[in-house]
Amino acid sequence: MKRNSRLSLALHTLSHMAGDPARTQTSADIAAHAGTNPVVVRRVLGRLREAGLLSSEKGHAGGWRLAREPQNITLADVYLALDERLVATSDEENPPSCSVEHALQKRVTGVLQEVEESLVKKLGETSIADVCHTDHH
Amino acid sequence: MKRNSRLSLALHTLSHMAGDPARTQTSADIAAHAGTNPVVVRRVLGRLREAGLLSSEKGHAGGWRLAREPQNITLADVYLALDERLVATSDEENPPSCSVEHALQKRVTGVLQEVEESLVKKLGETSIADVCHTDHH
DNA sequence: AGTCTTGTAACTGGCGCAGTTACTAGACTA
DNA sequence: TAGTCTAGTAACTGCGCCAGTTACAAGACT
Repeated sequence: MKRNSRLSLALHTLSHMAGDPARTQTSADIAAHAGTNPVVVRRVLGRLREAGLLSSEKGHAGGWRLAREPQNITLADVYLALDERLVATSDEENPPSCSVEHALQKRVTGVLQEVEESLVKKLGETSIADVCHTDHH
Repeated sequence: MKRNSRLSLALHTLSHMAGDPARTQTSADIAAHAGTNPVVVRRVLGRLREAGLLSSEKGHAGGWRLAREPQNITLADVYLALDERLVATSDEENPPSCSVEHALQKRVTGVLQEVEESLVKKLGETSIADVCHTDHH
């Protein structure tokens, strides 16, 4: 895996779990499916748990389970849970040489933020259930 | 600068040049404006030149200039020129353990590609001229 | 010839992140 | 109680991407 690996892993795992929501899956199982490491899985899925998309339990017969119904988990939920912010810039420095430059800077970041919002909106239109059931169309 | 620095630099520079399209700017000038290095500027702007958005000339009084009118350069042109591909994944490996997993994998990447296309479409709706003139609205 | 510019190659350093190891903390089982 | 199975987490490694930098070649004007 290379680019957007966290988002890809999260989507893959959630879609997989949506196929059999009752069953709890261990991070080892998930890692084997995704071709990666249990610790990596727990790191990524931990974010999703914090966002209320998944629940996890320790101990014997523990593991991971969906905390909501698949149709109530949108791609936007996942995206925001992972704190990706693909488009928006994070500057926080740049002493603007002149006020004209400063205004331009603000306009550019403003446009990028609009694009980011548009992206999130688009992601909100698709649920995990949609991803899971797109096969027979 | 940190995230999306290339896109941010490109947009900033193009918008700046759109304000005075007749004037040629050296990479040193642009770098000073953007608070970065001339070589970095030439690297990023070189991509835009390959895409036909800018032209450059060597030698005395050389430099960079817009190759099109600002209203004919969209954010999508810039995005694609930089070969960003923010959303889409680049796998190219992953022996799919079973065919079900393979189908799921294809569905996830398919959805992400749709999102990517949607992003490009959205970017195509805004031109550099739009970015440049958003101040007095 | 001298100067100014782009174009590029090569190297460095930092940052992010997957991968790994090793451990702790719960939760169940026998 | 002891054993085991799990998540949770800290710490470290290694790789890849990229801005920054230095250095130099190539072209264009004076």
